[in-house]
Amino acid sequence: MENKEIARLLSETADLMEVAGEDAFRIRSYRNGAAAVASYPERITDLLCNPDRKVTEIAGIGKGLASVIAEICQRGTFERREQMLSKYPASALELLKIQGLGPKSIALLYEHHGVKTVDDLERICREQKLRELPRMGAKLEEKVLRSIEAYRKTAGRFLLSFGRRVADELRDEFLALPGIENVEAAGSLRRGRETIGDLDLLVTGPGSAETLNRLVKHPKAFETLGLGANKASVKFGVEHLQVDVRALSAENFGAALQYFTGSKEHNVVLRTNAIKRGLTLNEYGLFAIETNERVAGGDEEEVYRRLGYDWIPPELRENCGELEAAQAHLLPKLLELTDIRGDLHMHTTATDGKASLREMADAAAARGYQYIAITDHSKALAMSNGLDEKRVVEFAQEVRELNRDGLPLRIFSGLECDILRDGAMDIAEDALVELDLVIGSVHSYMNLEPPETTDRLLRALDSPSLRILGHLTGRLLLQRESYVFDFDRVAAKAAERGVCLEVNASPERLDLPSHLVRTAKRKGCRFTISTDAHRTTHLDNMRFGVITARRGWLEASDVLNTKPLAEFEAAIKARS
DNA sequence: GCCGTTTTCGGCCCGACTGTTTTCAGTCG
Repeated sequence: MENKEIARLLSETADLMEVAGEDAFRIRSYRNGAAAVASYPERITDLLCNPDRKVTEIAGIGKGLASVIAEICQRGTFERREQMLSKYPASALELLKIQGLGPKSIALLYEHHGVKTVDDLERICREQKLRELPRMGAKLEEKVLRSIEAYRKTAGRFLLSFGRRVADELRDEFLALPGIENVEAAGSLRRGRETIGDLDLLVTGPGSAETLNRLVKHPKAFETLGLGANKASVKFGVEHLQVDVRALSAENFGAALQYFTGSKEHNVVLRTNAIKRGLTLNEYGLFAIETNERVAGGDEEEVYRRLGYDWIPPELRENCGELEAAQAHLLPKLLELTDIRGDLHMHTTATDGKASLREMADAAAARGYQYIAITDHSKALAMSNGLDEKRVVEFAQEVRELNRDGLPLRIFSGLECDILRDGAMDIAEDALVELDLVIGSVHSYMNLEPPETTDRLLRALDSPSLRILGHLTGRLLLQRESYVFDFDRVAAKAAERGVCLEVNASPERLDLPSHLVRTAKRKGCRFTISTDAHRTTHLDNMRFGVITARRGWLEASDVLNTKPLAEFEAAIKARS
């Protein structure tokens, strides 16, 4: 039983308890417990087997949840969960995802009309039976029907890169209006999560109220969800991204930015600590509880300082140790985009890229890089016209000659070499040694049994020429899950062999995921951050890779392609 | 259900908006 699975059972039960109208604080404890279990670095099942340890060591797990967890590990479920499932069907969990309906309404709908599924809900709305229930009406029926449609369309998540584009577009439009001082995106976009659910824009300045009208009248705003004095909310673009704009006074800006950046878990801890200091924190500022005197709010840094914390970079605000580190002045000095001195993963027209080697080199030089590695595909990826041994050797020779040619930057000859099903490299070792830099990537057989995938990756790490493992989990955001393997073992061996793990900056990959970046760093791994560019404009995706690395707590010294040319070259030539 | 250098009982984060009411519950973020 994996920690994640235990956490899922706890959190689903919490949802059902909410529908059942149980005590809100008990529900919160279940949710806290689920989060604690999910983020716990060791396997809970191992903990249970060890007579010297107790599950109650974990903060947020007391006697009650400890016995629940023991029961889960023993028989895969637990009594209260079964109780809940006898009252409400598991499909009610899906109904909670429909906007406009909360646990109370779902319970009511189930009791009066037997609504169990999203399909049931849709039927009840179409038959205009929802409006018969207390405090519900025709408008809610319409809203729920729209929510169902939206839910089915996308399940409500968008790539970080898409959110960034919309945020930048609206920011530029708002800043062009008179009396606008500041436009800032908050929420999961500011934290740099790999996908976002909505977009929160904060606006200050005497003209800020006008931005609300502009938003609801925006040609791309096809539906207004709300318009008040301080907040407007629309579905934006054909993609139906929910955009919330909040008009604020400048004196609240820091507090609001802090508040709406989240995460929720981070803010809960912050507010709890505020109370311990006799202070209360909301989106308007930090106030003394007794006197109601305002002690901070205009500036985010000041809010943190008054609460006893160093300012915390938004990417770290997930309540995963950053608050404790900020109190102890031990936050890492996170990597910056400007630290990156080269891009080490890109394709050209030699395989499936859209630009020539020369065009990619010029585009990289224009971005201020000192060096790049060209890493086209190997022959196993036949549809991309991957390189065989002969072409690999020729390519290495070509790059050696080019570098004598007075190029605008140094080019390293590389290859994104397929890791075959059995873990062997797609290209023979005597050809690989001609290259400066070999990335090993999996592009096939992604549904093997986990132990087989683990062995495959471990064997690949034995290849003497391998320098980097590319997009290691294979996930495609909103499309395909990671393949399953023993990440800890692979990361440990990569660290031992001196093979870097790639943070692939392509917005639909962002692979390694940030939580695994952090795990791997703890195991002693080093990293590269690269765009996997297939055309020159893709080089600009580096920012998303850097954000992902920052969310994994990386500093410049953890990342190989922050090194100046000479140092970098020495590092990739050193064979372990 | 968890937690505790004020507490083993009594707290537990907070405000805006909506739709339905005629003073507010539910939902959302």
